[in-house]
Amino acid sequence: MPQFSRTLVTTALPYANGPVHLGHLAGVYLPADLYVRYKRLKGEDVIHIGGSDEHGVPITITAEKEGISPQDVVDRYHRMNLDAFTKCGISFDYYGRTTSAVHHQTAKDFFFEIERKEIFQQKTEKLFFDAQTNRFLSDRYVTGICPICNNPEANGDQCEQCGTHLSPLELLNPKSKLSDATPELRETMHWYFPLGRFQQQLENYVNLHEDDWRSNVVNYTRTWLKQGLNDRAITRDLNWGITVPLDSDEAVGKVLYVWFDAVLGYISFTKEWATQQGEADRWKSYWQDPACRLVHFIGKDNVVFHTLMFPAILMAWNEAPQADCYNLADNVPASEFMNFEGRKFSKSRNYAVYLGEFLEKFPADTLRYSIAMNYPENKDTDFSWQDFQNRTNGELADTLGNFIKRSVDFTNTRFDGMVPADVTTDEWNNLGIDWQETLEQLDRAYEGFHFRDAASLGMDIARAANRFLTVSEPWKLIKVDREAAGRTIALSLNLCHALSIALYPVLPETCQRIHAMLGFDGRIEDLIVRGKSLFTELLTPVLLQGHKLRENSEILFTKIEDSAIAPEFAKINALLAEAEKREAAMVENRIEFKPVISFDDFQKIDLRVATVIAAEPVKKASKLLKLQLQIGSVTKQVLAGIAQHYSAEEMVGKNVVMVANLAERTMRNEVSQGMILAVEGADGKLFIIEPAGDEINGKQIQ
RNA sequence: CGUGGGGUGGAGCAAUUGGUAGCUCGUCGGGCUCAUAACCCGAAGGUUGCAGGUUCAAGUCCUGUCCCCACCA
Repeated sequence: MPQFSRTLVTTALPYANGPVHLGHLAGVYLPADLYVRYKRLKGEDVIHIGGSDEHGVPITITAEKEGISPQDVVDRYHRMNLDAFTKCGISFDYYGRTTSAVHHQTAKDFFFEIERKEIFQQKTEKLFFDAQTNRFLSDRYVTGICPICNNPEANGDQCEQCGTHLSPLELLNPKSKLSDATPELRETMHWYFPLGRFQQQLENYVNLHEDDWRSNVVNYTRTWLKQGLNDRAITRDLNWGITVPLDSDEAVGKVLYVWFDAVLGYISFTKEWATQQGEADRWKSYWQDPACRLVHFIGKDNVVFHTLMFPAILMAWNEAPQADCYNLADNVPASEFMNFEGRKFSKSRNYAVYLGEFLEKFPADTLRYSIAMNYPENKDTDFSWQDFQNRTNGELADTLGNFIKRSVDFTNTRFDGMVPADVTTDEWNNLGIDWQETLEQLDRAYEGFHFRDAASLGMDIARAANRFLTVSEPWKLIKVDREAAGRTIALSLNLCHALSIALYPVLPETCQRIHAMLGFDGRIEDLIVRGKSLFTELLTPVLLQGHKLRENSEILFTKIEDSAIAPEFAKINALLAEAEKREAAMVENRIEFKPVISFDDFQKIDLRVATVIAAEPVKKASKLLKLQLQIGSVTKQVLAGIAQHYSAEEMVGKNVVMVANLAERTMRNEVSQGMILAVEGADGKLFIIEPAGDEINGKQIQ
């Protein structure tokens, strides 16, 4: 295990085509922030780099739909997401955008370098092109009939109904999702990155980390490696993105594919950060000094981009290096997903709670706590309003907030707002809390990315603190032994201080308020000293006798009334009802085949071409026509429920398809000796099957 | 079909390499009154999806089976 002296934390770049929701926060940004804040408080050198992913097709489509430019789209969502993150206390050291000049240059540098080494391959292939919108269509923008199950709405990459993986070329009757037009095949040339070239290196890389990476990360990655790595296109035909930095004609109209572009943003933004710090070269000490630990926080959907593709890009750069080599990620703590009220968050269905929206209603720390306690570390978890209310009221307000307040209030009313005594180390160590052990547990929790543990460790202290205060009963004690009461309250106050440190990564704003309530002026962050851990303050009492608290106490967490979350339930129900309706409509459109029958079964049906020789309405039966059918030399009478669609007169002379061996049945006192075939169109309109041909009367249909 | 992840007291979750099945909430009973009707103590409640197997010992390992969920921007 190498000893790192610095840490570079990156978070997946949110796509600037929509607002981030709680699922993103839970899987990526909050855990990263907890980790980074923890390390900062420990006095370590750590930076958190993130930013907006601002290229790609969907953005251009949004722009077109709204009649604005792609730049307008990304401007909007970049600002919106950065604002939401800031409100949530996600403390980026730098939050960049892939549209920046520095990033474009970085990406081009990488392209150039890999092109120079002749690693890329150029391939020409036929892709669907939508002439109406003038775009080449990526797989998921093509829809058509699934060749396997006939689902009419199969996607170009996969049929949702039968799960088959498809190529767009396999679809029957392909349509562009952008315009409904039938796309044409056109030749186009693209640069490909030969991932397979790095197969062995990548396998070694993963093997090296099989013990310290999460099993889900290793598994996802190995699944890919087992299948063998294919060439991957790194360019696309598009006019929004980073142009291929070559002068040749073939580079015209090509941009770098987002998967190549976006991950390099981590590097670009670190450069921008360094420049902003006034030390333009400092980014190198994070990317190119092996003493720096690189950690990518992502969701599980992003694993292979960070364990295979990005490393492969860096390996390509590092090969026969002319410049300094890049570090590969030391860890990739990919989260599972957080669901919302039992279902997946879904941007397209608008089934989501957006971060900015949430923070307009409830304080950031309540969200941070709830989400930290439900961090999807090993498996998918669930965010529910009920759970959020319970945790906020029962844990944050009742357990934590109330403890702080009762300690401070008691001091203010009985001890003039001053810490009444010094606390000895013995007393501090006899609270039933093993501080040394707590410190180690906190360290294991944060360093191992176990954020639920980290948050509950803090709350455990609050619970122990309540226990201590209730059991020592200073309100009784003060009547007989003021000094003894003072000692217990001094302990309580020091517990408050300990809580403000221990919970700081999870509840930065709240802890700052505790800090202030305890009579400290500055910011907690201002106490940070490089190389010295603030958490060691847990080991000894910090508040000394005579320390003056701020005069007034405050309620740290307002309880969430049922009425405050009731509208959220209403909203969900409305959304679900809407989704259900849509899904019901889908089911209706879906073609459900009857169970398979054998050929022999089919042969049992005697289908004949019959000619209508006479027709008349049936009395008291508005839907029935009585037909006399000629089948060769035989005449049969059939009652057909077509009176509302065909008149008796127009039926005469028609050829129809008849089931000739159907058991007889009597309706309205008339015998029906078979049935004729018809198909029901929209609105229940019937169309008779009319076989056309010469001399086919009486012939069997098969 | 395939691959991956799951099924633990009413709910949500924990259980390092197999070794007394824990926690939070809820329920019930009690205590306290400093505090946000809060806090503290106690109790009830699980044959760990089902069926086999390995073992001195299985939630944990093996086999089979049933059910749930996710699956490439």
